[in-house]
Amino acid sequence: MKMSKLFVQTQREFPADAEVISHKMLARAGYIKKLTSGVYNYLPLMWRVLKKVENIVREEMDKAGAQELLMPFVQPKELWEESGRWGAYGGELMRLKDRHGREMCLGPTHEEIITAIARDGLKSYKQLPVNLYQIQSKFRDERRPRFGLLRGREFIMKDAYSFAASQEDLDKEYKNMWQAYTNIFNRCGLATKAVQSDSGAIGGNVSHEFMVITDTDAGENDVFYCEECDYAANSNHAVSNLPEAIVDGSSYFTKNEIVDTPNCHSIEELSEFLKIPSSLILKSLIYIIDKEPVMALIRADKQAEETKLLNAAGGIDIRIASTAEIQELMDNQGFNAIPGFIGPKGMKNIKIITDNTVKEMKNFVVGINKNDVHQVGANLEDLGIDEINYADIRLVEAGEFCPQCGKPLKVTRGIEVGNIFQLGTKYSKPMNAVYLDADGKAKPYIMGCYGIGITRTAAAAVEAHHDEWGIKWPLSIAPYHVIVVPVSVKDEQQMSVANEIYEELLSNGVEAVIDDRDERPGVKFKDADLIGFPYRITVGKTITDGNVEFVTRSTGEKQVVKPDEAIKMVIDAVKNI
RNA sequence: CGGGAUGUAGCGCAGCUUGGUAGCGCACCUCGCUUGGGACGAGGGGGUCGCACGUUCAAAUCGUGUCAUCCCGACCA
Repeated sequence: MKMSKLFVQTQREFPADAEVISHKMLARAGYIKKLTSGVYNYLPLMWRVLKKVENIVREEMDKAGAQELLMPFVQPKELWEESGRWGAYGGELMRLKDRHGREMCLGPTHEEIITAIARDGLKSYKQLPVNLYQIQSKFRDERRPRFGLLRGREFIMKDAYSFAASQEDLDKEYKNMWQAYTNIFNRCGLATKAVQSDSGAIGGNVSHEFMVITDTDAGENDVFYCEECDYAANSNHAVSNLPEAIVDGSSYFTKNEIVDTPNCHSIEELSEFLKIPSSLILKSLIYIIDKEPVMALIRADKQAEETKLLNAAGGIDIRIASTAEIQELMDNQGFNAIPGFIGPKGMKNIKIITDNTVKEMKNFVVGINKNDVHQVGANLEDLGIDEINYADIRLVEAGEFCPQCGKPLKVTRGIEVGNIFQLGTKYSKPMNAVYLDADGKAKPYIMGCYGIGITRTAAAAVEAHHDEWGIKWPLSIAPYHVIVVPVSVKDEQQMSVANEIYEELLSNGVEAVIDDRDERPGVKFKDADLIGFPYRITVGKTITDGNVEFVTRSTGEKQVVKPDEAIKMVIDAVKNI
């Protein structure tokens, strides 16, 4: 490709609306162009990158025995009603009507469709197990798209679905996909960590997320991991043991009584006023789960983890209650108390979820739905809760102890580029997707699903590989392998050597660009660095001695070599991708 | 969905307070000059000032509404 003809427009400045580095770089280097919020044009350079990621995914999936197909982007409401998700999926599902008023949606994922395909085509246990996948655009109407390709509304995803006749076969396929994913991300030049995670709206039991570990804002997930053993989990799933699990306030409070705590609206104010550690306070939080108020009780020095709480409550939608909603709840319960003084005592007809750590709290401090007082030296049994529902709803913190080996946990941030789920019969059962087993009985498939964000993987690669001058693509997913730069296109010797090198590279299957623009060398070098060609061969003044310059983008290393050597280095590198 | 901000050429921005023929830098076109890290000179093309309504002799500028975009929060693959 001649640089003069390549469809790309690099910018001198970063776009004003980009926040994270991958978005800034890809926009400035001319890879992407935003069409509307969370929706991007993939320009020719970007498309080459995406196709390379796709091909790596495709090769590894095929090697792992999966079969590719392609399902429609537009899906009918009926199938989503069969699975029960038309009502459950929420605003992220982009719904639309056709001219006849039939309701449809844009596919955010394809469990319903693939399950419908399977039940028509997989009638016998002899056909199982099977793994089917596609690579396709998805649409999820995010409330707040951000971070460019890392969290778009429309994005490209590889989604695979496995069907098995036994849990053993599902386990086998799960491990098989785990290995395929490890291979895929390695080949894309990304170091990933597989972490345990919550299975969220897609549902199921066992799941892992593949995280690219990053210390930037682009990493939206907190990952807790252990350096001593293999434990690693998303914050929405992590568990830990506390260093000081048992807390007892008996040294502060000689009896169980109600004391004045004027204007102590916050945990800090209360612990300061009573001169006690905040771990001796029982915190009562009000959440709205599926439109109903739910009270969460937790040790006040710890935070509630909303996903865990949601799962413990068995709901599908959670948010913290507003001050007005808390007010309304208090009114309904016949209390007059503002946040800070709320507690479980005397609450009627409300679900109360109590964190496990509260079991170990003795003689603590708690609000009693009365302003400017708290009960001290209290114990849970004093509070008259009808039924105590214990669950782990606590957000793990770094330094707490690993549940597997007891060593302190570390925390880091991660970009989720892939996930694997064991779905079980979550979709096959409601959709009556069954096969005939050897015993002649109809049984639902035991399913798994496995996703990889293609666009997110590409963006994560930029997050992981860049410097102040631009992108440093791994050779395996770079849009082109090398750029040949004649310093002056008017210098006949430089031009002819550059052309020879370029032609020789092309004829050896190397994806090369020649910068034939009549620009000053600074412009060409800046563009080459920004776009991120893994290798650059500069044909300039050293050509009079028969030499060219060979530059490796990832390391910045510059070597003065003969043209043949430069060509060989590139060909060898490309062979080893 | 709550809070905050911004919409002026492909990109980055000024002009708005105090209404009076729409500007700058980059990019783009032509000519000259230059050629190892985003040169320089001269000339040129490109904008319904997000949209609508209103106030006014006159609106990028003032008012109302609306749409879009971004940030913080909430939410979530």
